Amino acid sequence: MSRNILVCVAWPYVNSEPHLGHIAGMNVPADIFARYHRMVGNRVAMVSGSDMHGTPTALKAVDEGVTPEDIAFRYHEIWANCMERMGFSYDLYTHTHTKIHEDVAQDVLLTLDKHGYIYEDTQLMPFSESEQRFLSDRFVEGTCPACGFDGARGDQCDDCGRTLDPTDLIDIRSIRDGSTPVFIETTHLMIKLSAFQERLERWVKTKNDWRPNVRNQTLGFLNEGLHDRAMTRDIEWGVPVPSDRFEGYDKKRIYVWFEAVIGYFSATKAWAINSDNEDDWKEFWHDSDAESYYFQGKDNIPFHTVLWPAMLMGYGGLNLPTDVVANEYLNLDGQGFSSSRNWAVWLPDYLERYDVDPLRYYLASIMPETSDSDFTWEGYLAANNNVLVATLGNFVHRTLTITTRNFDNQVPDPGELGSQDQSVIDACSQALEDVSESIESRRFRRALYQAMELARVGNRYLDSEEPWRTVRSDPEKAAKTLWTALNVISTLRTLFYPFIPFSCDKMHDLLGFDGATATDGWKRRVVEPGSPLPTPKPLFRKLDPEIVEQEKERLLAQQSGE
RNA sequence: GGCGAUGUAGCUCAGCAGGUUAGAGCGAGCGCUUCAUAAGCGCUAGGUCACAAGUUCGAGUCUUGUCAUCGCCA
Repeated sequence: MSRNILVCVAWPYVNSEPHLGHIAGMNVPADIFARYHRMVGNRVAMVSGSDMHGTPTALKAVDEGVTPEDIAFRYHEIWANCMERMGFSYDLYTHTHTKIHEDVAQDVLLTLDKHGYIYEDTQLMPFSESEQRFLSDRFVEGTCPACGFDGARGDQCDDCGRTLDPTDLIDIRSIRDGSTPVFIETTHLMIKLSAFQERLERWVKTKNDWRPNVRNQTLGFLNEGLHDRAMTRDIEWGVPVPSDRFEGYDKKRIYVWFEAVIGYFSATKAWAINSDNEDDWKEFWHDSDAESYYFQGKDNIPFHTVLWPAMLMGYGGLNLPTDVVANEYLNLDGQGFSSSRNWAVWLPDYLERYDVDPLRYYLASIMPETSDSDFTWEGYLAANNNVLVATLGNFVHRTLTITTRNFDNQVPDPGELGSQDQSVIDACSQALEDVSESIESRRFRRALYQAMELARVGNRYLDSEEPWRTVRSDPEKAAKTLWTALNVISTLRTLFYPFIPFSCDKMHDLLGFDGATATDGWKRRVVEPGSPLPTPKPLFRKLDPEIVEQEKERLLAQQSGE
């Protein structure tokens, strides 16, 4: 029975190029999950795109003296290009500065309003007279009323950790030009989150398969009680508030926290319009047994487990998240990635010099599923040379080399299998089950390990059967061994496809298969005796250990401004 | 300050309905093999399971407290 699986990936702010920290916990697992489900035969829509209206984007534009559009589109192009080159199999990778997104976001707002969940309220906000604009919390600083620290920001004092409101600050000033802002009363639309408290609690309590930190953090968040929240703000970059319903909002925009998550919905609609049937999105959002998975960073959990579900409940008739798969962070050599300090391995840079699959493999193997993890070039080198090349690549290559040289570039005919051979074939079936179960339960590191285990089984099998010897002493036995080993390759090709698709396409070709791995199903495709085999080529490149030092120097150089 | 997650061999992690000598992969040492990108296979060494107290006949595995890291909230 085919399932409908919606794969939602976090929407990145487009104020910098993508780096490894951005993709390790979100795009990588989402793509593994999506590819697996397509192979199984489920209907998948994987969507995301750039969050164009984030504050960081608008600020960078101010800094550079260009328009927010300039910044947003510049980086969106880079992101979209990197997503494609990484093989992230989006059904649609779009952005939030589109007509359809605007329409859908406004429709969500209007529908929530129609259902009685929107009201107006006023608040005092600091306003810069010199810049003629409102200053958000982070753009004012002053003296903390609690500890007297002079560099406290509008939302928090970095010295004593106390949370602040801009009106609390003594000697408040703009962080941008030092001028003293005035407080002006401003009106905003509020969403009545408090109305969803009980429904959300009941819903979350049914989610026993969520990761502990996702579930517990959500319950904790709900436990504190939901507060209504402003969903418009004083800024001119963003989705406009529908003017035929709300007056006086022409200088205001829908708050990005509210609008960006709607991207999951608008992107699915946009994808459907581009596909054969423009109603296809309904299978994912209306069918009651459709599933939806949201791949996020740990900082984003309540937005996806509370705020977005509340919006969906208020809208009515749309599916709530099946799971919010939140990962922790990836660090770089012990320190957090930092765009501003230029402490990052940038994706466009990486892609100029290295292959995609080793990165996909390494990132999946250290995926920050339960705690922050660390990218190091030593680790990258080891994963490539000692595992991908030595264990997987070597197994494939040695099998194909012996076979093609001794059996006239054809798949040998095994006849009746021996018990050793049969147990290896059984191990293939077992691996398919194990990896499947792990991916289904969103345990990706474990799935990857289980897949690699089959390559180890294959290597041990070859060592014990010694086909390079029996090919002379007992060719019939060698034929059984090698046919079996070829079937292991066929299985590895399937098992690894969600993780390292480019290499699996190579395995597919090396086995002389027609068609494509992606459409062969989640099963061992039997290797047919007598079918031709091309000349084998190594799957992976062994890397020179010197790259470790080179890359470290490169990082330091880039940090000090090249 | 409150909440949550994490803290197990050099590295990445399993183990946690409490029960014999705490496991795997990589790395290290030794040996075997030579089909293979000197890859593979086997063996060995390596751990006060963050720390302290408690429950129990018995605790990485439960309770409490402390510390550290990261995130969230106030």
